[in-house]
Amino acid sequence: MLQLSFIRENKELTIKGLKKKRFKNPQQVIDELLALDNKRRETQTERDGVLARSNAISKEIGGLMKAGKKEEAEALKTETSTLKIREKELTESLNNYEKSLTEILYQIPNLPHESVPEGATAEDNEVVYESALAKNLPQMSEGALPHWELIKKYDIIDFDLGIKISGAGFPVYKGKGARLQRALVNFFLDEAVKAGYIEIQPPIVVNEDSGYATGQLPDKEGQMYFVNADGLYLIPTAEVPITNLYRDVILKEEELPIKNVGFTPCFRREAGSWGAHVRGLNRLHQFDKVEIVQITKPQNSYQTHQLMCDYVASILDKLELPYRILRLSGGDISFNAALCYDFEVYSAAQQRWLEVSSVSNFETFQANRLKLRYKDENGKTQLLHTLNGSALALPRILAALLENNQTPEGIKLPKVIHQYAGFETI
RNA sequence: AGAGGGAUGGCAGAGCGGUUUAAUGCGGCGGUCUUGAAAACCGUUGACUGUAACAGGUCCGGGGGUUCGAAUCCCUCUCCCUCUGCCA
Repeated sequence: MLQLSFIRENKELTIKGLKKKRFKNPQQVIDELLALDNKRRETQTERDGVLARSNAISKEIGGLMKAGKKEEAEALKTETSTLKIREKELTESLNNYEKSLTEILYQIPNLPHESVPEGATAEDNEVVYESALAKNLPQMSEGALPHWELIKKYDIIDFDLGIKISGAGFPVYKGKGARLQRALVNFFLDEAVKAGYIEIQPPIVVNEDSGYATGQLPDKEGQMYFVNADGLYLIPTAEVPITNLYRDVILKEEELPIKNVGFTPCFRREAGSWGAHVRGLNRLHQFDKVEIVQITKPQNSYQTHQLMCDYVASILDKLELPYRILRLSGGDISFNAALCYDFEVYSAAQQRWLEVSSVSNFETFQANRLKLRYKDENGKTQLLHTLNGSALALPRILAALLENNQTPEGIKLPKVIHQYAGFETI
């Protein structure tokens, strides 16, 4: 959520940013917002005055009662009744203004960083980096299979069993498939710990407050599984519980930056997002992901963003996968992010790029809802910047590993995984 | 799941209808003293809103009510603790 004070002081900048994000009617929405804000402040000033008067009278009555001057006290009481009525009216309209303001603010996306390219769709994303392997994309030999065939051939992932016990999009990993998943998770976690991230095992259900603080609620309510009896949401990503560890927290400067990594299953209803390109492991209701989260001082966040991207790139290099990095355009970037780089791995058999990671800087957008702040060197309380990225999501990595490494002799795993998996070939 | 108790500033903890502008202690910060440190002493120490700056206003788990006046009384929700039960 953007800060009202920022919008008030940077109106034109805000509108310009919203246009880049392809937000409709920015001028009109911001005008409306600021008009409401003015009314809110006028109302609050008046109400504060009424309350100040009431407080003074109450004190006076207290003194008179003590002194035994009952009649004078009674006389003052009559004045407060008028004040009380006015106060009630003002409080009610103040609440209404605040409610409307919050509703509008909830609908306004984060402003894009200046480096975000203009554009409406994924077509306008900018390729900023291609790995060495990506410059010579692997060509599959005759008879190469997509992963959804390979998993059957080697009996390592079973979608039909998943359908039987849960439903579509809940695969069952078996044998070497299960062991490879476990190996990849351990590899990702160990690498992150080596890079200085503190490992976190958070709950995988969260309450409503957490959903609001990281921005899943109120908009994306339908995207999360909901446990009705207890009012809990299954997390769509570890970002939600890990970032919420720092909700309503004022950190000390020396505690920064916060670097956390967590492995969790992720649950997504993906309502209405199924189509031709989501076969097999490309889109699931439940999948595993290792997520990195950082919290930094405002002045450091873009440098940190770059370091996080370098980190993700290093993992993909170690996995020997061809990948490229995209800088998302204003229209394609997520609601919350100021800057987002997508990592895509090339799937040779599908002849497609698969998104395996997004590394985003949210600046103060999440921190504002989280009330996540720190005391700066002048003792002032300031919002922090939050960042996160997948490092990495399992299914599409698995798909690419299977497809790109298939040979007549089986699927040859990259070297770094041998120790972790306990085998070299599937 | 049943019965009972509780939720107050970074922490501990008093206050139970009107100098609460929330006591006191610990911790933090600054100072005096000291070659330096410790100890002692003195001072200082929350968030939000608002203002050009003051002022003013809000916040004692959340929400609602009673009252001229609520941390304090009432209702309600949430969470925590103790005992009993169940259980990986």
